[in-house]
Amino acid sequence: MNITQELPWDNPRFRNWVAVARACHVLERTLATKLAPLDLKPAQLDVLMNLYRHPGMSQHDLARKLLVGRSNITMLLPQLEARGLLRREGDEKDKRVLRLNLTEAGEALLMRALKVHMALIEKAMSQSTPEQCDMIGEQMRKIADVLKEA
Amino acid sequence: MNITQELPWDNPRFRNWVAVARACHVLERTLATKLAPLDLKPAQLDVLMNLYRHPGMSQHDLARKLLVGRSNITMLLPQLEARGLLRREGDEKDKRVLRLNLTEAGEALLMRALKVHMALIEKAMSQSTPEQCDMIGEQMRKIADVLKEA
DNA sequence: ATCCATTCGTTCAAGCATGAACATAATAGT
DNA sequence: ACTATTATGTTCATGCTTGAACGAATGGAT
Repeated sequence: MNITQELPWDNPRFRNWVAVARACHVLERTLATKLAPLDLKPAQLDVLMNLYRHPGMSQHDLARKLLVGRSNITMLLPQLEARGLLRREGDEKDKRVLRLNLTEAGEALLMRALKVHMALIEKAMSQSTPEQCDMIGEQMRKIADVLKEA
Repeated sequence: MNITQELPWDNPRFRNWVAVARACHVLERTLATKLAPLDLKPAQLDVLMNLYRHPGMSQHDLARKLLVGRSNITMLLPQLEARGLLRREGDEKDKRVLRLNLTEAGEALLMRALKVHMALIEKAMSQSTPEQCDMIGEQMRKIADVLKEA
């Protein structure tokens, strides 16, 4: 081991990952402000998106998809349910689980929010060629996989 | 405009960005747990890193670097100062600003935390070739730039 | 049948981040 | 010099997220 350990800032992998994290952070913040007129937070949009794609999901499944704790979902859903954006219905077979479904209003709001989200992502990713874009996605999926095992 | 508007999930840019966001999220959470033995949060590590690279920074500059509000810095620093990891000293010329510097202890803890951080990033980014890695960093810097203007 | 472990959802306290409102200091305009 | 504007940092209330502890329901082992 060297006396003067290599500083991370000289390491391309470090510098490049920092760029990834910053880009994520900036896009998240930007999305939050652009979503404000719809009275939606990014986390809430994530909920609506997942319920649209996976109707009848349980809260536990949703938490795992979103990479958050179960209690987070418990705190998050009542607001959306009170706004009439989704329904929570007890499962017949397993009385522990609550099945989640979007309402019409939820779907409608989701579609409006998706336009905002898509526009932002288009703006960001249109800087890359389709090949670069796909490569980035591929590498990122690998990263998520290898880290989930850690 | 089409009757059935294109769903984002069919759009490569959307899918690939989602992968980026997920990878970021997973790495952040993993870093948090790996940093727990040092009693450091990722946000606190970001502070130490920036002070190491830019000694004498003001709180405002630090907030801008970290992409957070100034009040966040105000809430964050006293803990680190109380632990003797950094000093806050009033500027002679401009009595509004506080100059921030790491202490010896702060630097020592930073070096230990950087080993953890680097190991994690190595694990993640070593899945990509150096060329892919650089390309990813380049694209992400472009994204951060174009979004900051929005 | 009866435990035992597991799973699902909830509650609660704690820690973070945010934005608005504020106080103080510096700067520019006149 | 005097005022108005801007810049820096703080305070405070609010909301989000987490993790631990809990209750209820399920499933499996004997």
